Amino acid sequence: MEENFFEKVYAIAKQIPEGRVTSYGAIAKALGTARSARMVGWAMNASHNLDDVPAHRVVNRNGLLTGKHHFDGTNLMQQLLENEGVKVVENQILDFDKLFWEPNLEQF
DNA sequence: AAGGTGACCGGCC
DNA sequence: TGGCCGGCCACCT
Repeated sequence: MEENFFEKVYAIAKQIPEGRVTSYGAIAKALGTARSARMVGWAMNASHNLDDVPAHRVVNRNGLLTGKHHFDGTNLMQQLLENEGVKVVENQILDFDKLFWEPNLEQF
């Protein structure tokens, strides 16, 4: 529990089930800093160094792959999501509300 | 030590 | 209807 901000973000990101997605704001909210969704994105940026963190399952509240530009290729993030069964069109996740997974710190 | 930055969110014009 | 602006908090230079 008493971990760094990054560690918390990573911990939650790791919990994202396969084929599911969540938003930065949702993670931030779970961390208690709902207004600091930017920090989540920042942590994700650093998570690029870690392969344990499925950053591709984290998108903005619109279900848009805003961070796909940060991945290696241009459509790597989309490919990863589609590989898990998530339909993505034009960087937009289909049925985002259905695939949305709500993170919860109580799981720790 | 201080300022700038950022893969966001929500509200306002 | 869509675009702009501020807030928010931690990390980096």
